[in-house]
Amino acid sequence: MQLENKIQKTNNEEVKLEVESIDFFVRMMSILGLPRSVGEIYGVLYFTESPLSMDEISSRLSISMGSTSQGLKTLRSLKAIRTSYVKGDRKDHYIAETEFRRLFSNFIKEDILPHLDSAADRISRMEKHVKADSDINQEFYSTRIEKLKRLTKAGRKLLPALAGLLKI
Amino acid sequence: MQLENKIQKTNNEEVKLEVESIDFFVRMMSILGLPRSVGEIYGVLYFTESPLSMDEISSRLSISMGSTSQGLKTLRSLKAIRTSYVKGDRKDHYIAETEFRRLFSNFIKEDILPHLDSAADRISRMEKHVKADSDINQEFYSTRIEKLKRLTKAGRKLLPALAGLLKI
DNA sequence: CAAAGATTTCAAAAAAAAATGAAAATTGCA
DNA sequence: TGCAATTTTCATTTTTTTTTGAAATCTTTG
Repeated sequence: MQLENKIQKTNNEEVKLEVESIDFFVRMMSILGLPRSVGEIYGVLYFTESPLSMDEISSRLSISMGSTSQGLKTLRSLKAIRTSYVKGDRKDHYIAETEFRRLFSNFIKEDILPHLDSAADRISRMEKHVKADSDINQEFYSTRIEKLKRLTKAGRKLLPALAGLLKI
Repeated sequence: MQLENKIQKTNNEEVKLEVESIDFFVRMMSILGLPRSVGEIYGVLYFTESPLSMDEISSRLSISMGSTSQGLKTLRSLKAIRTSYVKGDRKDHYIAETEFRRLFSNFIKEDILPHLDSAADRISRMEKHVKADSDINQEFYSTRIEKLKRLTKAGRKLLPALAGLLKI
């Protein structure tokens, strides 16, 4: 471990900033349904200039290596962080990716759109059941199914467009 | 309890449709972070023509009255259902509100925008900490804070607009 | 290529979220 | 108003999710 890395954040204001940052991203990630540890890790990285290794993150947050590893994996899959080579150190180092536009686009692609695909299957099964049932008010059921179709179609169009509108 | 209400869904296709509907809305609500029971209740109501009472919902889903009451409360607050008077029956009866546009708009207003408000406070505290700390790279920290501001501003604009775009 | 270091995996523990059910509160009818 | 029906509340239980920590795996370099 290199000397710089041993230097703790002792500066009071810097510590307070980090706390606010962690708080901010923990809440934000939890809106997106991501676990606390993921928000904590991103919160630390967001206001850190030099790349941090896994055990630095783990010890700053006092969370286990297991959690840290899982959290970094999630963040990597969302492309919310990237690894950065630090010469003379064998550990991987991470820095935050701060283009939120891309970040949301990845989240939508990875965590939302797959649901819309299975929704489409489910709707077509619904249609079969409605058509197969002569005892029911076809009009009513068909209208409701039509609404679901429009909803998923709109989702499929709007969600990816949403990330594009984020001029950040 | 009136006679009609005792008539169970015995029709096979109608039962299958209900199962698919519940499945659909359970998943959809869970994307929005709402509990399973809320999705189940809306799923039953979505494909039901005549208003259902709380105990009809509870027994169709085999969930407790407590859960049903909580779930209906949530759905009411999102304006995803409304009560409907049924003459000669003292119980409240519910039907699904199917204008998804309004539904999402309420969800955003109720469950998302409040977070953006507290985010704004947190960001202004961050700014204070950065300004109070002469030892740090002001440039770097200010840029990051600026990004957060733009993010919350964009969220505040885009999210309500999103519901408006839903022509459903 | 061995072994020390770094990371990942995963069963078990802990924590958080949701459901239950019974008691309390509310409602509306006689 | 009083009472029975309905609904809500909330402490407890159950279920689900997340974290831990130790073992297994993978990596680097001496």
